[in-house]
Amino acid sequence: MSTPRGGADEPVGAAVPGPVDLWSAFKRAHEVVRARVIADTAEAAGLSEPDLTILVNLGKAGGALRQSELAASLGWDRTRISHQLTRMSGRGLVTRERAGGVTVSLTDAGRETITAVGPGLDAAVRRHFTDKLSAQEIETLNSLLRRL
Amino acid sequence: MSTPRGGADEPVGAAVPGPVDLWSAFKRAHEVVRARVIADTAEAAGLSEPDLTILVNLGKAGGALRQSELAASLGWDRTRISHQLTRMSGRGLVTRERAGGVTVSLTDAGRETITAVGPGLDAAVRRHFTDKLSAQEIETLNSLLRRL
DNA sequence: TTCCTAGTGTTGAGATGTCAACGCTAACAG
DNA sequence: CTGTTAGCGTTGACATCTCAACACTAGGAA
Repeated sequence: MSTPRGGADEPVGAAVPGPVDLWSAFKRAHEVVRARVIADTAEAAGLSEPDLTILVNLGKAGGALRQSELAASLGWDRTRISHQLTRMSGRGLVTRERAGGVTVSLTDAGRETITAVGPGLDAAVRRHFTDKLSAQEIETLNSLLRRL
Repeated sequence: MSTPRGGADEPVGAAVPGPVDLWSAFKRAHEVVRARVIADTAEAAGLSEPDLTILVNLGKAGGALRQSELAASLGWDRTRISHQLTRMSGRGLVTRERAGGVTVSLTDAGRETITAVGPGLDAAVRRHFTDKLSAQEIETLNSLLRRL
């Protein structure tokens, strides 16, 4: 076990959390916010989180993207995108067409879904995340996250 | 970046990131740090991330815990813990014994593993996370994360 | 042409996470 | 004793993620 320490001569008292504790809190917060946002948006619309992620990105791009660009914009692996799109095309949310590479397009159902869910997503993120932070904290957080 | 000022409603210009952008940055940062820490610790020891999480928590508790307490301390679902422990006991990292509830204990192999990995985990979290933040930011982050 | 290489996508297997349904035990009421 | 209820854990089915292996295409080089 490592001694819980703060600096060099910190007297016991405030129980300064170590790096691993901060990291655990980070993971916890991520998980809690994620679960709440998804429950209020994706699940409420009969979608999974990856479903929603794909639909949002296709929507932002106008409804169609090369599969490799979709993967790159999300930082996802080729095989992950492939499996996910196979499932989603089975559910009628997207279609795939060969054209040099593969072009992924929203179906009408997919487009309706993302149109319906979009505003709720923004509201849910505010409700479960940014509304709980001060302007000062948002500023600090924004700068710090981009450094990682 | 541009002026860290919002006042009221900026017209189009994309100066101030919206809630969803901050949330995306949060998810990205989480994913990046997680991948790096795990690559330097769990994977280097032949463990998965959940393996490491369980071992660390058992270690902190002295080597044994009621299964339900383990689940509660991690915020995990009952079935998730159950499946995970089934796999880990198959790998010889933990044992389970019925005693009112179920008590989970580290095996010798599990104890050696966590002893070997522990210091590296602390170092990896510092290297990929807290060392990149100022004391001020750590303070803010700590307070903000616990509120979520 | 034939071969090599890089980029792209798919597939199958194994690990992990989630959900619903089930079984077991203890505590308690009738 | 019988039935009920709640807590705890397991199981099976399915979705998701990762890894390794494979297939297809396009663009040159021989």
